Amino acid sequence: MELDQRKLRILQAIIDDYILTAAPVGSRTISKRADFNISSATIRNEMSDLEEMGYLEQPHTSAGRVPSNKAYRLYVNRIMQRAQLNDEERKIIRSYFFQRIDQVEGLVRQTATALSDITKYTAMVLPPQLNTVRIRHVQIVQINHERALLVLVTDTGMLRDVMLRLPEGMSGRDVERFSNRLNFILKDMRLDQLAIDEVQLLSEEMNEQRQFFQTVLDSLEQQMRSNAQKVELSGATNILFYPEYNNMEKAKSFLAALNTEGTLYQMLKRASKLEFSISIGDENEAPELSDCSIVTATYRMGSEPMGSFGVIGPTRMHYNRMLSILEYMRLSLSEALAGLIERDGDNKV
Amino acid sequence: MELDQRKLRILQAIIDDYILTAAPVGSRTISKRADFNISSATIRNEMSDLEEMGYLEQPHTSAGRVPSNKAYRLYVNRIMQRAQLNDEERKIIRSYFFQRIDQVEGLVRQTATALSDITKYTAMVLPPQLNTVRIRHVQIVQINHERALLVLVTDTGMLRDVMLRLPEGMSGRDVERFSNRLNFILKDMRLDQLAIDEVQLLSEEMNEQRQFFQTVLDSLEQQMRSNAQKVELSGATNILFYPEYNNMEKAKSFLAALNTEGTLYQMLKRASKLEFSISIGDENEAPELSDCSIVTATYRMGSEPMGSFGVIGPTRMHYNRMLSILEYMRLSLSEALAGLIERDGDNKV
DNA sequence: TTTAGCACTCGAAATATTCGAGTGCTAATC
DNA sequence: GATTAGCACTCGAATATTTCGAGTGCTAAA
Repeated sequence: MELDQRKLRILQAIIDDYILTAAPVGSRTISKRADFNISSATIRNEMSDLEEMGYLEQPHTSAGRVPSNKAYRLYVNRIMQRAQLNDEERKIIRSYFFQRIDQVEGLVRQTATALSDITKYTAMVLPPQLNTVRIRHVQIVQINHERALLVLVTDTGMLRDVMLRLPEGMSGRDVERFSNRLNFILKDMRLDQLAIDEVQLLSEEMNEQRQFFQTVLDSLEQQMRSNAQKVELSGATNILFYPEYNNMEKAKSFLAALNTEGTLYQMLKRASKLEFSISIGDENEAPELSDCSIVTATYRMGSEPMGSFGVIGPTRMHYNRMLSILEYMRLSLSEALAGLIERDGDNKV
Repeated sequence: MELDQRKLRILQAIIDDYILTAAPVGSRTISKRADFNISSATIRNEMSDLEEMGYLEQPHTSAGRVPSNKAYRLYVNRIMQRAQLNDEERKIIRSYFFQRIDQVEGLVRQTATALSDITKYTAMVLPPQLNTVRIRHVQIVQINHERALLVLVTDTGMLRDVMLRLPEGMSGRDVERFSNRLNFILKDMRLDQLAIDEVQLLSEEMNEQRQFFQTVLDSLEQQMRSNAQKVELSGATNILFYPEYNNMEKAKSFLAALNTEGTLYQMLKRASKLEFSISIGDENEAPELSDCSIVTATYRMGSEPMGSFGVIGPTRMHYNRMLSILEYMRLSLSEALAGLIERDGDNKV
């Protein structure tokens, strides 16, 4: 059977209606629409065909039809047209980024809030995976005789700290000297290269403190790794407002899936390789999310992808609207990020 | 009417049963209990009295009885006996604090996780309100020609940072000098006294950079204030497993209340003035939480209260168990905190 | 190929029925 | 006077029944 122009139009009408109402769509609903001049009987025949082709499903004999995941996929790939945001909407999005935000963490959080506020879905943001970031400054501040805090400032203005246990018998003077030496060695080093030979080589110079140096590097690296895997979530409970989650079991399992360590991180990490990604129903890796859809976009700094962000909601999602929102928002986000970080040009002090 | 011994025993039995089953308790259930030798008819009479006194409520004529908030209050104040944790339970609690945690934020998070895991309620932790903390070290690290990061290390090993916009024409040399001067002035200062006269006086010395100094202090102070108001939550969705929240509307409004900025913070802040606090139903300030109960404990460092933490769950809460768990856990927490911070004795380097 | 017409289907909502846990009251008993 | 066996009564939860109508598929005519 062929998927001709009319079938496509009907399918689109059904999907549009279903996305709006979440109720099975009947033949009459479609035939009544002003832009169709076809009787409901004809629509019925077409619908029957569409069902046979796997694009529609019938919850029960005497109900209307519901789009299948295959239909959403077709819709996304071939039917849907990009929605235009109007000025009002753009303004609202921008307004979230207007306020004074001066740390990356704050920007990430604000983005998540904006996205979930605007879309009414659950928003998630993978923070910038700044692995090419360079170390601007390292300092060890002694806290007491056995502890010290290693503070690291990157050229993007981000801060990392690691609590250190000092080797016995290390004096305040030693710590200071060590700190200076460490700063000299690590300065301008890329964060993802701490484990590399060159550094090891340099460490040769540190003779007696060699062991300690190694420990410091190790804990630093470990901290970097673990810290990066957080995903900022917002509006997790928005899902409760959609009728398909108006049932405790589903709601519970959805919320549980969000709380599962790593799931979202994995997804967003993978999505960072694409400009946009749309994953519908059981296309999702996580089986708990097999009746959700996820739409993401990747944001950049300059030409380099920094991370991705997106929404997660019911499969009857406003796909086209999401793409427009994400597209616009990633501009705002990239801009804000660039404004925050400003690595280019005059960053040599 | 008088609340004699027998009435108390019956009330306790009803409460115990209700806490366990969440179902209205009938007279027979009580009279069948081995330790009662009273017929159900007698129990009925007593129950009728208890209802008249406001300790019991009847969902409808032919149902059993449910304890009222007044009953829980009585239970907490007069009836309940402290539960003893067994070794197994203590071990489990301790195990959460065994792993290497070396930052206050991590400790706070871990405490919340432990508490919600163990109790199956929603856990919340107010991070240490370290307002008597002293500044150990301040440094300004320049990021580019117009931005710099102020990094502040406290004597508790906590880090705070503020992004600064440099005044025009301030050279790298200037920044360095300013940084040193700032460190000299602020070192050993208490965080909650940044706005105080003495500091203002000292700032006199800073002649041309006076204005900038003021700006720095302001942003620092503002950051301190805003940063402290976060409450660590864990297990927010645990509530969904209790039958009283097996209804979307209630679940939604509960989750919404948790997300409302400030509600929990206010509560915990207030609770920090007491060793333990129990707030039942509409004793809660927030009307959205008027069918929850909240049990909190305050943890200390030395003799000084640092913050409070606790659980929020249905009014039929295991009050005595909660108190025991919180009591034990605040020991672990206080210890871990002290181990982390170690301000006493040899902290002069 | 389209469509009017009609019998048919089936779930949702409304209504009725059954069931039993639990009550309150009374009268007998301790 | 306090306790209790006994019994009629209550009322919601669970289950069954009915009603209703949106929607279907099929047929025959246009």
